[in-house]
Amino acid sequence: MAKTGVVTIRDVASESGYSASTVSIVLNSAPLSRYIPADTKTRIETAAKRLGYRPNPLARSLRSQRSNIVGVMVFDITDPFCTPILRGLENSLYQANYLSLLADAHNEPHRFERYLEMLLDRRVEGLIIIANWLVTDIKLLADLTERQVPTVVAGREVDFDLASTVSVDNEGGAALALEHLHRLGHRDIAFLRGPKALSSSGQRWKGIRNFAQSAGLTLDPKKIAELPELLDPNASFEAGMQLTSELLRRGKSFTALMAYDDVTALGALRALKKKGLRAPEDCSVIGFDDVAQAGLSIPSLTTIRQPMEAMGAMSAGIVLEAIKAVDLKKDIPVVRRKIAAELVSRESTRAIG
Amino acid sequence: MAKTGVVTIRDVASESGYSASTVSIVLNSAPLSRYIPADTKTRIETAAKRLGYRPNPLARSLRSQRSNIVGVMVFDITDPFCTPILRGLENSLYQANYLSLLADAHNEPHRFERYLEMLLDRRVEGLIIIANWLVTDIKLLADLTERQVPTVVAGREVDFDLASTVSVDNEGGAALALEHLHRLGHRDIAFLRGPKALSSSGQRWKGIRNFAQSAGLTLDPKKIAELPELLDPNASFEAGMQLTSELLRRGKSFTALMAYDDVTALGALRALKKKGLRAPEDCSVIGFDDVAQAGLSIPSLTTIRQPMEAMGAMSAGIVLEAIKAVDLKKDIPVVRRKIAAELVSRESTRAIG
DNA sequence: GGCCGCCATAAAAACGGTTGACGATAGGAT
DNA sequence: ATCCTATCGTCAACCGTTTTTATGGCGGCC
Repeated sequence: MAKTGVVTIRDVASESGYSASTVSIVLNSAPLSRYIPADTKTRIETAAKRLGYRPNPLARSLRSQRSNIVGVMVFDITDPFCTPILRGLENSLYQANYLSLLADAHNEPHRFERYLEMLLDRRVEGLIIIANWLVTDIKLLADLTERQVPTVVAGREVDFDLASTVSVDNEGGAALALEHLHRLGHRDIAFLRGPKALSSSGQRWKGIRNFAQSAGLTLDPKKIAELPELLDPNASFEAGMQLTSELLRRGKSFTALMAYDDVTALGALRALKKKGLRAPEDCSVIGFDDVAQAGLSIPSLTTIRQPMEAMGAMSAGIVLEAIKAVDLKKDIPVVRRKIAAELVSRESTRAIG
Repeated sequence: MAKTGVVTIRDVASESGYSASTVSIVLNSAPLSRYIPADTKTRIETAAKRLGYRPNPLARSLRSQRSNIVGVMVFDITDPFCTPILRGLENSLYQANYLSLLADAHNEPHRFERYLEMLLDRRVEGLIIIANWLVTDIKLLADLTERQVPTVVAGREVDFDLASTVSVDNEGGAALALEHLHRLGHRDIAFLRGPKALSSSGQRWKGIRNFAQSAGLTLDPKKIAELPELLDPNASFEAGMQLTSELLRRGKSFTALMAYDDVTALGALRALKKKGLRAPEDCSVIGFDDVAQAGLSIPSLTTIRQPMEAMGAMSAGIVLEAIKAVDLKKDIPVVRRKIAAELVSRESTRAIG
């Protein structure tokens, strides 16, 4: 054992009386270990245990080209949408003995790029991108899958056919929301659309239009406002508040309001309150996402739930599968999972009357 | 350039006509490079650039025993208290060219232990522990600083004199909160104390007692409830709600309520509402932390702000400093920073009357 | 008796860098 | 002349593994 106090494989070798190679073979149950008699194995194993040997992952990675690390790139970690996904991810990776290198891009393309390079340099075996908010084009990913690094984008779809995606069924979810309001008798509905730059925005809107058409509901353009492009997901609270105030000031009447997401909806609730309107008595409000604070607000927010933790777990699963494939020199499987959203009915919506 | 397509230092060496050693020395501006003439340097540098050489951090770490990685251990990433700290951390680490290995202990000691080992195995140069919620004794850390890994615990103090700590001044903050209520004229105040197992609980309580004494305020034990020990920080919403309902049911009268933290306070708000009481008209409510949702609730929550992002940045700074010290073979400096809390006055509190 | 397969282990060659110990040359001081 | 020191580089060892390729001995088969 060297002066550093760290036990190396050679220490185990000399302690057990075998060579380093044999120790390695035994401890890893390598193919060759099939020829090694049982008592040799136990001798080596007890020696290793006695010394408290822990293989150095750096050396191991260097040699075997496997880091047992995946990169996790987040676009904004302060987004409440992120953390449940991270939780789901982490859980699955932990089971599989992977660690995650976390990078927070702060919604800045340049930072994204730089982090991406750093992660690849570190030889991450896979990459998971939680793309909640604005993203420019993720073309940098090309460089990436070229290097045979399996990638999954969680949270939105992306037209880049080398990456897997896990996203919620925005269209269906939005339809669900509108259906809920419609079923409660609402016909005069205001909408706070998401910013155009977000693909989910268009999808949700499509779901709304589809349902409206099938239900014979007409959408009044005067009661439709669109969120500006914001860099900070938490800023949509302010935006939701202002747009709602605006609608109210313009004297538009509506009995329900459907917001792009929960934080926007909370902003709307606040605006209503300021105007002296009660939710849900005077106006029902529905959000989208079901972030943690949706359940804690007053009134608690009816919303469309994205199963974020499950999405995280699924993303991790896909990456781990792909890593296995790479291991076997097979092609990286690319999958696109779309998960159903679910209505969570709370206090902020009620039947008209 | 090998078949793998990855450029190694040897490729740069042959491309530039110098040896790998020289390339390494030049590219790292190692001490020896002071003898290398400028044009050699530029030749090597352009060769490196031409080939797109990127040193393999694994190999580098293995040799130089420096990973450029710090471990970040979180006790529960879904705690809204965590993410701003993470943001602060990440920002500082990014500047310093460090990446973070993220581990989420889920409040489970066993998981904490296992992750700790994994991180140390990976030769993290420093460790930052975000200890928001329950922690058993962190004695495992002993093993750690023994290994010369600088450690800072963010979010609470810990009686382990080898780790630095960054925490908020709980005592002062709590006094600030009570002073705020007192100044508004409140004398009948209910308290939802934190669970005893949390050290911050005791500190905040001490601040309350101190202020009460100096202001001649008597604390009615009948209006003091204590949160149970919960594993899930988000569960304190339920707890806050139930304890408040309980107090109300027991017919206790109070004009203000001070909660252990924001999520508890939100629970209290909900309980008041359910009982038909308005906040702040019938009862003022104050929280602690200033998590993101505090500003979004209705009424928005008056609270004591922990500067979490700054705490994260400070933690990172301390660790980076300590890493420098280790580099110079100096002792790891251990510091204890206590940051002042700040009153954030919003809608949920108002003068009595 | 030569060849082959089966065991049991070890030696050696990677993996991709860093680094301390030199070598060689030239100029300046002694 | 001799010694020292500064300059410019290279060699070879090393970091701690994994993995490929020996090295032998032994039994069986033609």
